[in-house]
Amino acid sequence: MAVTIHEVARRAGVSVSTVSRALAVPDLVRASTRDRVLAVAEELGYHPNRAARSLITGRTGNIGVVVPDVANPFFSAVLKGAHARAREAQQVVFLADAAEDPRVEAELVAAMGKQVDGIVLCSARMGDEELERSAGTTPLVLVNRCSPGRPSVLLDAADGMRQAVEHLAALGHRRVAHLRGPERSWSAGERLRGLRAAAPACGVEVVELGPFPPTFEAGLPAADLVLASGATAVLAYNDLMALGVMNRLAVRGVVMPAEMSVVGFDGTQVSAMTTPALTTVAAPTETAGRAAVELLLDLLAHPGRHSDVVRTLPSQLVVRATTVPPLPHAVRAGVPAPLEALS
Amino acid sequence: MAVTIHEVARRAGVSVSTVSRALAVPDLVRASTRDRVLAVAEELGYHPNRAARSLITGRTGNIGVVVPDVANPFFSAVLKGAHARAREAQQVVFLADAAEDPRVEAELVAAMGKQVDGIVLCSARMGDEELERSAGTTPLVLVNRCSPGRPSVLLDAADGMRQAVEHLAALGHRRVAHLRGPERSWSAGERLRGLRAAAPACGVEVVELGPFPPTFEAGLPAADLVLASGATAVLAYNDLMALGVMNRLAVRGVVMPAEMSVVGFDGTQVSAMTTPALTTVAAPTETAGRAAVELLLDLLAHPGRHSDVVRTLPSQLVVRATTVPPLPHAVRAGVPAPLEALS
DNA sequence: ATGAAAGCGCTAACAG
DNA sequence: CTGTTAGCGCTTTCAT
Repeated sequence: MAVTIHEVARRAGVSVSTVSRALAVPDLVRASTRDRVLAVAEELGYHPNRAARSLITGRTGNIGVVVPDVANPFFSAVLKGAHARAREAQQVVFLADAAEDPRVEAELVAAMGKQVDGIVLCSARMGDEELERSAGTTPLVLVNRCSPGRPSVLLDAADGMRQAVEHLAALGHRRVAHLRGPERSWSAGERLRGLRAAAPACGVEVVELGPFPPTFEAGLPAADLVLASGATAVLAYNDLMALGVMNRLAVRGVVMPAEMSVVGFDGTQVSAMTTPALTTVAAPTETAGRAAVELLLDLLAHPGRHSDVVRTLPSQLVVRATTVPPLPHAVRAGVPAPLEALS
Repeated sequence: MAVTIHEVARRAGVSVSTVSRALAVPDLVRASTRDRVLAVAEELGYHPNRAARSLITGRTGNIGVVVPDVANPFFSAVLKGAHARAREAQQVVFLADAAEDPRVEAELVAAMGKQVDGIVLCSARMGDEELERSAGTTPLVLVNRCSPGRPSVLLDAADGMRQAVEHLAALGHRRVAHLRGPERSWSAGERLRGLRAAAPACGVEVVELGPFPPTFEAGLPAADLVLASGATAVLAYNDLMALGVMNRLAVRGVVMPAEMSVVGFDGTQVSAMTTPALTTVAAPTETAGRAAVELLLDLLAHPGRHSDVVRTLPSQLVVRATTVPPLPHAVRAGVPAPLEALS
């Protein structure tokens, strides 16, 4: 059995209420008493039982994060940011993976509701009404999805698309394929909106393909569709799909970017790992996770106050231009050089 | 306020204990009574308050997963598997990201201990003594790390390395560079062990480099070291590093696999997304996550029983050999700028 | 400034 | 089979 508050109280020669106060509201206890209590607590390694505490306070100290797929680098990045911020606030993160399924998503939110103070819901696929229902149960902060009157953290998808289209136009492309993301994805809609708004002004003709699931695998056959479309450039829904496209294009012997330009979105670690042939529209994913938790904490601290905050984070076009230190001549010639020479 | 057990009891015309039993131990309640209770509970949307329950049962229904880095695809895959298995057992997953820091790791395990029934600790970087101490507090299952008398799920790193070395030897490589992983990583040690055991028999000379952090970024400069070493092949610690290596090699104008063979480990989604130039030793990461939770659940159900179980999952060499359907002629003709036009 | 006492919602004996 | 009762460990009035 763990150390209880009673033991601490007994050892410190005070009542349990004093111990409770010394820990939670130090100002209400005389300094000398408080110090004694704290010392004993420390010595015994006492930590309040959170279940008991939450039973009475109604707060759990936990925040939930729901994502469509943890293995998607976009979401694991958001998750990382959220976790980091939560930890700073002494909050624990509950994870739920909805497996890209709106029903599972709603179910998970409902199930989590009772064990967390609030939920960060990423790229919610569920409908608006369902979202309202969920929000009625538990404080909710949306990421990458917006819904009237709901606090949310958005990545500026439409503007990212604008940047991408202008970039391609500047490169001389006149016919561009767009691989649409999941039907129920907010950002997929935003991308489309941004595309339709920007393309005409740039004199770019758009071939719309999809919707597709946001995966590498979906990018494979999509690449063939792109080839068939006669487009000279592809705007993929995200980095994962872009990589799938590039993979298949490579197999087809298509040279990038000479014969085909590929643009990804999200700027996840994976995209950074690819060859310069992939241009991407990077979004501050980790920051989004942090921001979402921040918003949630605010919401919990001042209920009702920030209910309509929408924080939009900018996206930025990243045209890969890797610069690396030159190799010393000896190495370039194939002669092994001492390791020191390379720093 | 949420629905309490009392309301259900009142509406169903029974006592609270009957309600409690109807939900937890259905067999102890007459079928007709049980059905009535369950119906009312359903109607009211009643779910037991887990804090209250855990206060008395001492169990939380939560399991913790600690990883060095959620954004590392290897760990997000393990996490995904763990989450899936946990959900099947109605358990919730608590996530903690130790940021590759042994101290944070120990701290997180300690902090989590009181709020979970057990912890799945992935690729623990902490020392053996510290591990023992942690295990004393909370049931622990290790992934990708072994420690005497501790249940763990291992991915057969040494054997994976053997496969990789034999593969390279068969390809004719005689001088191979090895990029070592984090110093405190169990699998990094295993890889080294497997390498040293297999290399001589294959007539392969090994150039040992590192240790390195297990990241894409570390692979970049490592590639230059490899070039300087005069090796014709690289065994990278994991897929992330392998991609870093390939990236830099490409920049250096090295043709893969003609001039340099690159082998990665883990077989994460990212590696599957790269060109055929990367050979990888795939490990069943998601399965490992599932297995770890499974072991933990067993451990919780039968305390002491399975304390020394070590489940080793096989690794398997994957030599990329993508086969894709041929393009119909019409489409092939639709490629905007055929290769011929460039030469 | 501190203590005593009343529960938070639930489960687990213990009686019927 | 079902009801009654006693807490789980903690916070929080309400006294003092």
